[in-house]
Amino acid sequence: MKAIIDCNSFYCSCERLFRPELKDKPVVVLSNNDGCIISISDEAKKLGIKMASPYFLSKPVIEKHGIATFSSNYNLYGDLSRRVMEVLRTLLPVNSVEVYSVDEAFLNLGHIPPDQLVNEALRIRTTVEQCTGISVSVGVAPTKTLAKVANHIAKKNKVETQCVTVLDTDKKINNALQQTPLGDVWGVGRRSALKLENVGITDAWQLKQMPQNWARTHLGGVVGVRLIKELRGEEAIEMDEELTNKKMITTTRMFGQPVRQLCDVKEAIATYTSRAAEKLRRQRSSAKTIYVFVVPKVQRDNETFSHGPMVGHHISLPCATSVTSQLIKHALQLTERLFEPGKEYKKAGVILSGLEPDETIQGNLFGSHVKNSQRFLMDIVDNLNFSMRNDILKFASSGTEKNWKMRQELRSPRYTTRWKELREVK
DNA sequence: TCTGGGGTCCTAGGACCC
DNA sequence: TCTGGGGTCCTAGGACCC
Repeated sequence: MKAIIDCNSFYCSCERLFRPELKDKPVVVLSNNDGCIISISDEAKKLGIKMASPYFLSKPVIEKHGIATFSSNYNLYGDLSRRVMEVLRTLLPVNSVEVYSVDEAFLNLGHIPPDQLVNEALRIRTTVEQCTGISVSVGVAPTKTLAKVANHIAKKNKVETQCVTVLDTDKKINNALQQTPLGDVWGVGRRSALKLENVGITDAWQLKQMPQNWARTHLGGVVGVRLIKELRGEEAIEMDEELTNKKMITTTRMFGQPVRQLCDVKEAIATYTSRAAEKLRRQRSSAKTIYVFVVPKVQRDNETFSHGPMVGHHISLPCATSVTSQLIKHALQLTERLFEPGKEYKKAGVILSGLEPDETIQGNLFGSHVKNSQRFLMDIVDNLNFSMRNDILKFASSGTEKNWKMRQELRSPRYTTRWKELREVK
């Protein structure tokens, strides 16, 4: 059996941890740039706040009810996420925990006798809560996809389920699938849901009855087949326990306000490139391809929002590197090619791909024989930035003014990762 | 005025190889 | 005049996830 463990309103729970007076009070957390609402406590949900909705649309409701509102504080959430995962690892055999996202992990419960699954799930839930202060929900079922369904049900009825749902018989599984709308199935997005509704399928149980060949032609090929198998209880998505390195690394942000000057865009790109290069070195890899993109401001009608057309260029480096200065040099050349005077830009970003582990970088016959020669220097920069504070050392091209920087007006202190911002107890 | 950021996997099609 | 068959690798774009 597999389990998925999912933190309840994770970002809101993190904020509440250091603001106990907000327990049982409505709380929301905003995306970068204070643009969207990306975490909602149950109390705020009851007041009608919708997930991923724009902040400015909900502002009247937020003010009316005095909903506590925070900008996102990723230093805090990242640290608490790490703690939750560590507790899980202590509770389970080696290699039974697959960290799936910042607030979710799949667990392999193959070692638990069937009649003890409920107790084990409850034990995991309470231990995580005791050790970290973060409340979680647990869904248990024969496959990952069914475990996700179970988790949904646990979350929907927190009181009756005690945040734990185990689907261990066909009857329970079918019952659960019948009350699961298509869009709530893991792997069914808006597009597929629409397609399915057009042929008269509206819930997960009906989807389970579809022939695999139909899924192969109409539901994304092998992806669709896997989905149907998983719903039928056949394991088609396996556990992936080992820590795998990323295959691409992206850093992108909306600007705090639209930007018109080439120099501002270049500063932003240099800053994002530095950040991406740090991530790259942290997993001890180098990148062969660098892609830079910008998003010009678009005229919008009030009905729908769509991300503007992004325009980008990429270059392939003769030899993979993780040295910030080299990556910045190429990124800035790309930026100059992309920038059009007179236009306003809302967003920009850098994508590093073609990643290779540092030990196995392919040399280049015509290039310098010293691979990644400045790596040593970069290690020193990383260490200083890590131990002192972010960006105590940085490249001049990243700028100092940063008038493109994102808004984060409501961020809480980084209680657990900055000495200066430690919680004080009087 | 104000709508996130960072990923993954898959497929089709082109270029190229023997 | 005739122009195969089987394969790999790469990339762009689509769909999806949290």
